[in-house]
Amino acid sequence: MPELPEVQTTTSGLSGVLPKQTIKDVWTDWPKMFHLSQDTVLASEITFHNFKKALIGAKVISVSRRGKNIIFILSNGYAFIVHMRMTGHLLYGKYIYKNKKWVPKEEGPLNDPFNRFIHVVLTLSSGNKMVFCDTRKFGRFDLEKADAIEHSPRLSHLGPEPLEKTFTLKVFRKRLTLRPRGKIKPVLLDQRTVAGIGNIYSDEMLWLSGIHPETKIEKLKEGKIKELFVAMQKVLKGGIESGGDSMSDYRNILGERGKFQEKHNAYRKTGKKCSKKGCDGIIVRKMVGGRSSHFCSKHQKLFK
DNA sequence: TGCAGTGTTGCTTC
DNA sequence: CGAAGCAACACTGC
Repeated sequence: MPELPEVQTTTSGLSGVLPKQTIKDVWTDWPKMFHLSQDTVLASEITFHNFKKALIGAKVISVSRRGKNIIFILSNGYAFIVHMRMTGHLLYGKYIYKNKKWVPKEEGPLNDPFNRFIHVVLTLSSGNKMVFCDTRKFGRFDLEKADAIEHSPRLSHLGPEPLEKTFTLKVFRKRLTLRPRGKIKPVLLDQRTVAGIGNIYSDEMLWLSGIHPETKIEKLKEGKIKELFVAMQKVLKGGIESGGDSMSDYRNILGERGKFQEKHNAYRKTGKKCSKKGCDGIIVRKMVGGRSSHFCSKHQKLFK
């Protein structure tokens, strides 16, 4: 899923229901997903056992987002971080374990074919479950000490939050100059530049600001940096307002789809006419930095 | 049957 | 040192 708008949608949902609840149990069928900070030696079953021990009996204090990570602060001094990677999503509701499978107790959007990929279940004091569903099993749970959370290797390298008030054009310009000879698309995907941007939203913000994904940072005109800065915030806010992007696996915590996929101008629009007003270009697809990029070959010109 | 894929990391090469 | 390419992770769907 999971770029900033999807992770924000999930975080907002969970922060409305989890705080003040106690974690009663933790279940998994894939212990490799769990990691303890500093731990590189323990077998996955032992790691999971210790992870579970730290969570059971603790109360959730808060749920927040940093980049594409969701941070759960607990009452006992621990915290854990969830990263959904490519296909993960977190759900919340009533589930029962039947015939070695987790199934929603009631009718509704939680009844989804993706349920066969449920790999983690937290039981909460309300009787509801927080469920982690992840087709490709790339997602991860990291246990940390709450007071050292910002030093976690999951978070410490992250660039600024693009929707915070302190993220100014000046800050953005400075971040970009960390890699002056890099191409703009891979630099945007680098979480050290700005936290939370992924393949869908980077294509959309480059389309909106009229920048070719292979433009070198040092070749970006000052005006274009500003256009990209404005487009970045507009596109990310648009994603949040749409409830995220469900072109693929993403669902909100109630199992509902977001709508941003209906608003794409570039991402997976290969062969379509460019929808920019007055532009008659065609959207093309090209691998840039190992990821597929979608852009208009007419209004997103490459300046060398 | 083959390959791309919303992400990240680590290794290698230039 | 930095940029770029690639493999690995694991699995589905086209």
